[in-house]
Amino acid sequence: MNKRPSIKDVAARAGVSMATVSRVLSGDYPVADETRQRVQRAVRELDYVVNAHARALHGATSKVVALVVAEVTTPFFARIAAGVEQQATEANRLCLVCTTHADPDRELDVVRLMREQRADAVILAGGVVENDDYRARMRQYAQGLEDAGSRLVLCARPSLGPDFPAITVEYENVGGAHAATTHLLTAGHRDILMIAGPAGLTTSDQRVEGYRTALTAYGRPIDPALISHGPWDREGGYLRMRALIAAGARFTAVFAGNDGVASGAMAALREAGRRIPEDVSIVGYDDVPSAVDFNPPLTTVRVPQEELGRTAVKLATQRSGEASGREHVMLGTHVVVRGSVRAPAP
Amino acid sequence: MNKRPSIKDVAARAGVSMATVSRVLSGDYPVADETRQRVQRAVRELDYVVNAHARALHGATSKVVALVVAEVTTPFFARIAAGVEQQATEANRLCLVCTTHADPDRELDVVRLMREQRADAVILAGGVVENDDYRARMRQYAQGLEDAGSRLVLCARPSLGPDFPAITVEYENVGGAHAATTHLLTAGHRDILMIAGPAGLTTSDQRVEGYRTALTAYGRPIDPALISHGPWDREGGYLRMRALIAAGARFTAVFAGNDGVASGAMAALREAGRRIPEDVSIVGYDDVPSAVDFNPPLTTVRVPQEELGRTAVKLATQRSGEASGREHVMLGTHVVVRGSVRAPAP
DNA sequence: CTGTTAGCGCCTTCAG
DNA sequence: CTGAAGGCGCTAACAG
Repeated sequence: MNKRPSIKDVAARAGVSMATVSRVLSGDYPVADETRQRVQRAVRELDYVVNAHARALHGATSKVVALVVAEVTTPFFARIAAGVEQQATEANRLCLVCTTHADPDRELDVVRLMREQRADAVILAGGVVENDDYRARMRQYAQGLEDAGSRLVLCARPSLGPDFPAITVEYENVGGAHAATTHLLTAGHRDILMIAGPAGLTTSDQRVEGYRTALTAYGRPIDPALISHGPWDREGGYLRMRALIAAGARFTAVFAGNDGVASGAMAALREAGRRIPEDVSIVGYDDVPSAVDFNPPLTTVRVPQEELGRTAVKLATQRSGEASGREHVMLGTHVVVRGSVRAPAP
Repeated sequence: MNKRPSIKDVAARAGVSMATVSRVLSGDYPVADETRQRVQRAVRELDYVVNAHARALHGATSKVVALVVAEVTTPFFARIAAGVEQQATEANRLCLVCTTHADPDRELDVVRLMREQRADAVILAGGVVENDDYRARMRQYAQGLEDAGSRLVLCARPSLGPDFPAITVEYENVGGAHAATTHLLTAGHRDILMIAGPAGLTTSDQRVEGYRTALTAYGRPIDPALISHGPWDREGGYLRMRALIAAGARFTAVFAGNDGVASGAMAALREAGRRIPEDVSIVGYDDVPSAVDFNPPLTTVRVPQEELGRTAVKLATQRSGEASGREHVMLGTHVVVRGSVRAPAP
């Protein structure tokens, strides 16, 4: 195994100084054509590649953006990741992906690692429990990352205010829920069950809020018994829907906190002999790719995940001069109408 | 904005030398307890973090593993990524994710970037068109990465032979297809349509091979007219199934090259008025999470994606001494029986 | 246009 | 147990 060549070896072989090699490598510097050729040939012959670390040791930054999420398997995060990766590539950056499993300790570790790496952007994505502890943590991260020359980006979660030193990219979460609920209301439904996510989680709470404002705007009262909080995966949707049916809850439509919940709820409804959409209408949230395969295809709310990821990187990597580092962007959502909603039986 | 502190600042504050700070930081070196305390306090007060690049400049490696895939959005790759990320974290490594969009040029770029990064493992995952060009490319990567001190891992794709300097982690792809086809045969089906992926792609070809061997083992002839090659996403499945139905193809069961194809094929069948599984049985491949939401739930082949990713990292990061760097692991697959197969109508 | 000379921040001998 | 000194590979002044 040959030891990997350094710029010095290239210089020797090309018969020039290290500085010259460095110059032709970086490109943006006048070098005689003939010299350039010689260097390039030496590079090729030695199969030389720069050492990114040595290079990064100089400038403050390191050409990598980091994405920090709770999990990578869910379609929601996978698509944010896709957007981040795309735009990172476009911005000539590498993309680091880390998971926290929603564990603050792990999150702290990860952010420290990112500081060590001098990543030029750290994107924290996904809903959170927005308590004092959270705010304190974020403030700490912002400080540490800024010192390390990185930009902090809050993605798919609420802004921490215009004074907080972070870029925020969120989506019309309340608005989407409002629209989804209104979609059911205008179809004629009045008793709408909401199977939400865990109470306190921003993503879920905002969707509940949209549900409430829509009902209120329609002159309907809010019935707390019709709002269920809990784990928002398929199983959570299944179990809670089954329990609600067993408890004799009265409703003609369901607003599921996300498509996973919708999937489970639909299974439970079917088991109980309720047909969709003849007996019960249902709307989901997120528009996961498989929503189209549901039975029937699920009407749901489209969230621009890739766009969220892309925008996060775009804002974070634009030249620092013309950016405040506190931009705040809100991306739109909209209802995708498929086959799971119908007017209630008279 | 404070300039980030260096080890020198910590040393000054703690009233010791840089060497001492370095020692307490790395941990594995005798340092007087009192001194250690002082240093640690200085670290805390300054909120100091090491510079990963300066550190990497020394050792050959850099504590990152890189995953290179065609896309990140498909559940198949997302789950491999999850496995890689998990095990990387466990092995105290960072996880870099890059996509190539199946473009060899882009792939070349990415591998070069990984060499620059001195990643200690580069995992190329997913099926490929295994031609001479591919083999030559891989040989080139292997060479370059070895020189850079990295390990090359081929994941979820065929080995390039025991002499090829790479770790390989694949799964029983032919076997899974064989089992899936046999599952249909034993249910009584004789005319089984195979909607495969693109011809030449290893993943798809192996599945076709399993289909063939199963039929042959059952004493059935292979009817080329029943094998369709093409894009293996939902749309590809939909369009081809629709065309096949229109062309009057005769079959009682379908083996879809993957679950996406199965999803599209099911939609086309339903549109044509064929009930599943009463009129037509269908088996997919991959067992994507949403397979359970299909109508009916899809019988399919489980591929251990997380395990593939985890194993790749595990093998690549085990201490070099006790590893040849040419390990070859084959992980199993199995049929997951759900509701999409039934005996053919008599 | 090109070469020389300092570091970047850290680790690692080698001496105390 | 601790400190001083050299160098990892590269870039960025500063001279020629």
